[in-house]
Amino acid sequence: MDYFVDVIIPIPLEKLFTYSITRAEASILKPGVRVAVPFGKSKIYTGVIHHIHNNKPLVYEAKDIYQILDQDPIANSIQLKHWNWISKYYMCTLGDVMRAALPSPFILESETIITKSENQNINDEELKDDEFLIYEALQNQASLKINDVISILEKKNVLPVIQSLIEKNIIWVEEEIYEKYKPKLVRYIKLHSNFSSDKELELLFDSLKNAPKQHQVILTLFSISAQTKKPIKVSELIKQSSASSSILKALIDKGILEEFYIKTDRVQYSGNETENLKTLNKFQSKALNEITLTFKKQDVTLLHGITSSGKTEIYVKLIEEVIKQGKQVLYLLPEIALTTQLVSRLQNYFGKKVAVFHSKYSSHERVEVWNNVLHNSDKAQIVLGARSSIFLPFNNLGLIVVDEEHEQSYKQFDPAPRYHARDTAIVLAKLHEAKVLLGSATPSLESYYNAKQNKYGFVEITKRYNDILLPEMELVDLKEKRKRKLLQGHFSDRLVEEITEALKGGHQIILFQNRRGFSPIVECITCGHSPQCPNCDVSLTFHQYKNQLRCHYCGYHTVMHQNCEACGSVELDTKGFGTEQVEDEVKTLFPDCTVARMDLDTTRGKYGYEKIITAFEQQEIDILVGTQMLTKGLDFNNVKLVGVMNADNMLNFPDFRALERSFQLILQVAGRAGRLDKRGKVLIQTYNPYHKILQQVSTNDYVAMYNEQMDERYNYKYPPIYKLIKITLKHKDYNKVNIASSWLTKSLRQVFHDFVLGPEFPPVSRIRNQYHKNILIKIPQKQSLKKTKEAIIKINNSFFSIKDFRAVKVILNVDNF
DNA sequence: AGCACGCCGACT
DNA sequence: GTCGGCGTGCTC
Repeated sequence: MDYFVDVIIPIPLEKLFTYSITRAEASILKPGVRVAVPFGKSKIYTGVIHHIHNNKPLVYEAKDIYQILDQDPIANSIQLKHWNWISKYYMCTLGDVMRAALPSPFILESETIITKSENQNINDEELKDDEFLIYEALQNQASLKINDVISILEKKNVLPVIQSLIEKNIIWVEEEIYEKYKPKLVRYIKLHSNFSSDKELELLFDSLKNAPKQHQVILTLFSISAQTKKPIKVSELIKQSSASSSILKALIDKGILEEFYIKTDRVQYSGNETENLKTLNKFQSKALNEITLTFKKQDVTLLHGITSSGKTEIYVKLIEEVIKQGKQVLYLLPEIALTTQLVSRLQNYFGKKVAVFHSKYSSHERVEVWNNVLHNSDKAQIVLGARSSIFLPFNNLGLIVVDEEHEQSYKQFDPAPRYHARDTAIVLAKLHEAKVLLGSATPSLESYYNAKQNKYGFVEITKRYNDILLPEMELVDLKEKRKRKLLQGHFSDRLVEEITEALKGGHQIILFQNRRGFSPIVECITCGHSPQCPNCDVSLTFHQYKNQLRCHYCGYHTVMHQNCEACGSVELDTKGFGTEQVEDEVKTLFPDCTVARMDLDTTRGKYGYEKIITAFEQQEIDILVGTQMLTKGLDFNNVKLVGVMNADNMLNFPDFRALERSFQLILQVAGRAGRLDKRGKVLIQTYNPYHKILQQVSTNDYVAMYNEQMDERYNYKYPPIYKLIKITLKHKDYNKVNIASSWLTKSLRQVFHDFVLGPEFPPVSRIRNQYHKNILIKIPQKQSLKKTKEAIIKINNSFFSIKDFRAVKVILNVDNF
């Protein structure tokens, strides 16, 4: 009997690929094991085994696998099922899911290595110039890579040259596979075993009489090992003995010291569990009891607890229970909230059991977390992670906590798989028969709706921890202030007053400026021209700190010009206002206080974010100006005042969720105020103080907001009442996008009729030199999602069978909100 | 997605 | 004449 494996390859192709294996291989291979397989003419890819079978492919000859990369599966059967669900639900290929799920070092790639051939009876004159250059290079170095050849020959198309050299039997090529992951090895040092007796030691010290430095090193080594039983790191010895590495090397060369390596985890927590679990107040315990109760009947429960009601303590109690049963816990957080604050809080409770999975970690660090989870290691009983941690190889999951459940950053937009971590986590939990707790102070409408429909359990906390009062909200009418000339830049007299007072009281202030749609652009006062991105249809935004103009879509940047490009005028005006402007104005209005700014620009780098947070916590900063980032689960004790610079740009955002988001956003920032004993104050500046959402915000009335928004969603056919699938077409040719998208819309209308919207150009219709056009499909609740997707795929296939459309990229985005 | 093959214009 | 452009088709 013949044996075959069907393999998932990390490329966006629908199919699995079948390879032939031997009987012996069939007996050791399992689904989830990685294999290296030849693919196409020369490439070798990493594939994950989907299943093993005996069905010989009929129309082609299956190739053999190239190499087996794992002894044991790196992904378990639950994961493979989970991947399958993701690929079906979010309409992408298994390969896409695999690429997103596995840490990149697991996905090996091959590289062509060129070496010179054995028999070198070469006649130089037979060689062309290019060929000779390669031949010559190989006399000096053992091997070349394709990229080396490209740089030697200074041209791109080098394959014909290589081909011809192979034919002339001068070179030899092979594919080399790199195992990208290397465990981190730490160099340790010990005394050579030759010197274990006192007598030998005496002789040793005698021999070092004339080498005082080396003598000193040995003494230090002794004193360190007297203090600790642990192995001694080379770095530690060097530091403590203040010796140079060459002295150490001399000792090693003499055979007095011996070096050895130990594999270490890059991600380490070196503290101990210090803090005991806080006792819950009566509201928290009541909520905890209710959650436990709902978990008896339901798999998912929504916890609606207003800001500072102490949701984290409840999570901790639940986690503790699950850990006791020996099960794993996943604690999901929006990327940005994964700060040291929360991490250290959990580590204080659970010590080394907490692992963190974060996009700012290097891929090697991720591999370590992956392996710890896979082997159910003690070090990863609790995983604290951003959305991608739903891909970790849990084998015994008991609970998933989705904190800040309403956060839109749980949805991945690009590239595929365009999954929503909250929803995907619920499916994962189902596969593990685990429970899910969704937590938020401002739940998303869809989760609240699901709770109302009894799909989820529902638990509420309406009191803040320690009975702190909710901050006092005040709406400031900018229109009126402007009329009465009470505006200084973007600051109303009220805001200035409150800031002054807070500063006087030694308190801190947060100023919130939503950046979306309000980036500063440059405009010429004379001709009205404003610099545009050459690749995208947007104005460039002005970045003062680098004196640069930048495109937020493609990253294009240039220096800010002194003169208008169009008319040469020097009168340029910067319009719009972002955090930078606010920061500048604060500096002029309050020259004596320290200001810091927190936005994408100032938080780049691994610790950029944390530095600002810590400085603010330490009260080195009086006023912090920032964007959405400020809203995410940060607790500052000394903040008295929160100012929302301009609420209108959020409210007016052209999106069906704009109002829901504004409500969530403003309440979240407001929650930063007055977390300790003093009552905080929130000032919201707006041109529409009578806007219903702002009224609902200022009375903290979630239910009113929910009811009103749900009416809108119902009337205008939006989620959670209807499901949405967005189709985006991209191509560099404007006309092609137009023709292709109207063809596609027409075909979709034949099936879905009025539930197809568009095609429409998005607000920025050209990005990276590609024109975009969107089609939206609304799916009523009674319509089968599965059938709908099948129909879309079918239409999509006929779309691609038209050769004119084949170059158009089509992106399917399920639940694009 | 890559990558090869193949057919066309613009350079040595 | 070659080099490199991109349209087309295929990958077990």
